[in-house]
Amino acid sequence: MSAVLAAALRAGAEHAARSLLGATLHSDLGGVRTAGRIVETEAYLAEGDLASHSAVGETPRNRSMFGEAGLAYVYLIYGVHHCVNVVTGEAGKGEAVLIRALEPTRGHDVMRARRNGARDRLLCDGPGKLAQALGITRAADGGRLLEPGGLWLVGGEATVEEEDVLVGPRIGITKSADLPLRFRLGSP
DNA sequence: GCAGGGATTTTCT
DNA sequence: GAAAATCCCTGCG
Repeated sequence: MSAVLAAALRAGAEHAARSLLGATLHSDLGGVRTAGRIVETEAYLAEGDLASHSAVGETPRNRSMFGEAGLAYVYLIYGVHHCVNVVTGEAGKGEAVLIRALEPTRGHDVMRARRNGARDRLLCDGPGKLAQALGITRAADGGRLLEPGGLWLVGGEATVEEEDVLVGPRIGITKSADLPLRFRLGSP
């Protein structure tokens, strides 16, 4: 199962961003299982992409992004929220896919408690929200996502039809904001 | 349902 | 010193 996903991640951020749609992100962080289906991603490239954290070179914060495909890159945004990325491409390149939104599949009650009683629909519909719902912090940075552990991925074998994937510009950035590198599953 | 402002850490000019 | 891959609360329709 992971072999297919591992190959998709190595193929590059854009391809990986599509492949991750429909896959499931599991978390045992905090001793409780929570999980969600990935419904929105964004690709951050190594070249020609000024919005990518790797564009400024390797720093202590983004070092995980320069690791091998399948590692987690977790960082703090606006001093308040955490964002989760999946490292892609060749090691040392600096590519990653941001997980933007999940559809909760397991541990709803735990997620609700962590998310201050939010409704199911609002539990994981943003990068910072899903990190909070799954209990993800910088402690998960640099972890392996392709083998069961604190945080890992399941699925990712082309479970999604091409025509159900909507492509558009990325959200919340100012640099390279016109690149069509955001992918999400069509809403019903 | 939609708009506006505050919170708070890391990084770089 | 300010910007940043964001979210929550408030006030108003």
